[in-house]
Amino acid sequence: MPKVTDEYRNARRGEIIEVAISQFAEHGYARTSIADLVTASGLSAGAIYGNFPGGKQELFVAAASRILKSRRDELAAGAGADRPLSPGEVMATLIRGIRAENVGSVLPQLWGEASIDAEIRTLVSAVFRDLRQTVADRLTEWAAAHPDRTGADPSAWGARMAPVVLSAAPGFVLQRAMLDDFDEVAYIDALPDIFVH
Amino acid sequence: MPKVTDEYRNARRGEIIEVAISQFAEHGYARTSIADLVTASGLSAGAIYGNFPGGKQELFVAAASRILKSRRDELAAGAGADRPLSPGEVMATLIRGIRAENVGSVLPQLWGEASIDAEIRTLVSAVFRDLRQTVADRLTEWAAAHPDRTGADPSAWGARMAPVVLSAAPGFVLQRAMLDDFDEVAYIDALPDIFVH
DNA sequence: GTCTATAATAGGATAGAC
DNA sequence: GTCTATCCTATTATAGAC
Repeated sequence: MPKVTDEYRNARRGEIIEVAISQFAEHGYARTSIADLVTASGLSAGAIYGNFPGGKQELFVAAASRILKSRRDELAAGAGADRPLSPGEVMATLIRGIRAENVGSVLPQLWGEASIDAEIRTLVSAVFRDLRQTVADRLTEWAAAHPDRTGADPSAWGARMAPVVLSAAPGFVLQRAMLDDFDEVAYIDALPDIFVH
Repeated sequence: MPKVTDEYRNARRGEIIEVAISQFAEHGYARTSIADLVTASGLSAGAIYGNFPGGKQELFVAAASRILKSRRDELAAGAGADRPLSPGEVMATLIRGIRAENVGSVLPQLWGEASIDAEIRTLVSAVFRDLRQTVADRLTEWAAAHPDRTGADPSAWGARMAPVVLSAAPGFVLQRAMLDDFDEVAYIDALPDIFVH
C-alpha cells in the first residue's frame, strides 16, 4: 500500500501550492503562467500537471482552499472566551488573525474570481457562511448578556447583525490593498468603539 | 472644427463601454475576449481598437471609470440633509444607491484587478478616498451633535471611524455576490442599529 | 514521478481596403 | 472610422524518454 507515496505526493502538492500562492500574490492569478510557476518552483511543467491534472484552475482552487482553511481553523481556535466579547472586539480578534497571515492581495483576487467561477464561489461562500455563523454566535452570546441594548431575542439579534459586523473583515482587507495610507492598527483599535458596546 | 465628430466619437465609445460592462459582468473580464465584444456589439475589431487604442485594458479602465463615476456623483448628491445622520443611516443611504445601480459582479472583479494593476488601483483608490472622506465628514457632523457618545474632538472621531463604517459597502457588495441567501433589505435595515447611535 | 521538447490553440493586435 | 482578413505572440497542455 502506498503510504509513503501518499505522504510524498501531498508534500509535493503542498510545495507547489506554496509557490503558487506566492506568485499569485505577487503578480496576480491571471498574469501568472505555468512557466512562471516552473521557474519559481524549480520543477517542470510535467511535475505540475502530474500533481494538478486540472492545470492552473485546479491550482488556484487548491491555493484558495489552503488560505481559506487557515481562516476557518483560526476561527475555531478563537472560540470560548469566558466573558462575551462585544461586536467590535469579536471583529478585532478575527482581523488580527487575518492581518498576521500575510496572504497579501490574494483575497481580493479570489473574490473577483469567485464572482465569475462557480467552483471558486462555492469555496468562498462556504467560508463566508462559516464566518457569518461564528460571528452570529458570538453576537448572540453578547446580546444575551446585554438585553438592554439588544432586545428580547439574542439569537435573532445576532443573526441580524452578523452580516454587517462581518463586513469589517473584507473592508479591512480591501482598504489595506487599495490605500497606501491605510492605518491597520487604527482600524482595529476603532472597531470596539464604532459598533454598539 | 470637429464638433460633430467629437460627439459621434463619444457616443461610439459610450456604446462600446456599455457592451463591455455587460459582458464583463456576465462572463468576467478575463474570460471576455475582444471577439466576444465584437459579437455582442455588432461592431468590428477595427472599430474597437480605433476607439480604444489601448485595447482590452483601456476598455476595462474606461468601464471602471464609468461605474465608479456614478458612485461619486451619487455621493455628492446625497449631501446636505438638515439633521445629521447617524453612522448607520449614512451607510444605509450610500448602500441603497449601490444597490439601485446593478453593476452585478463587476465591482469585486474590479477590486481583484486593482490589487494587481497599478493603473486600476489608482482609479479605485481615488474613489475609496473620496468615499472615506465623505463618510468622515458626515460622521464628524453627527459627532459634533453627540459629544457624549463621541468625545471632545468630532473631527478626529469622524476620521478614526470612517474606515470601519465605510467597510459596510464592500461587505454588502461581496456578500450579495457570494451568498445565495443574502438578504439585502435586512442588511440595510440592520445598519442603523449596529453602529453607535 | 519528473524531465525536455513540442504540439496546439487562443486571443490580442494590426494592415490595408473601403 | 470601420471592416475583413490575418499575423504573431503567449500560454496551456501533452508526448515520450528516463
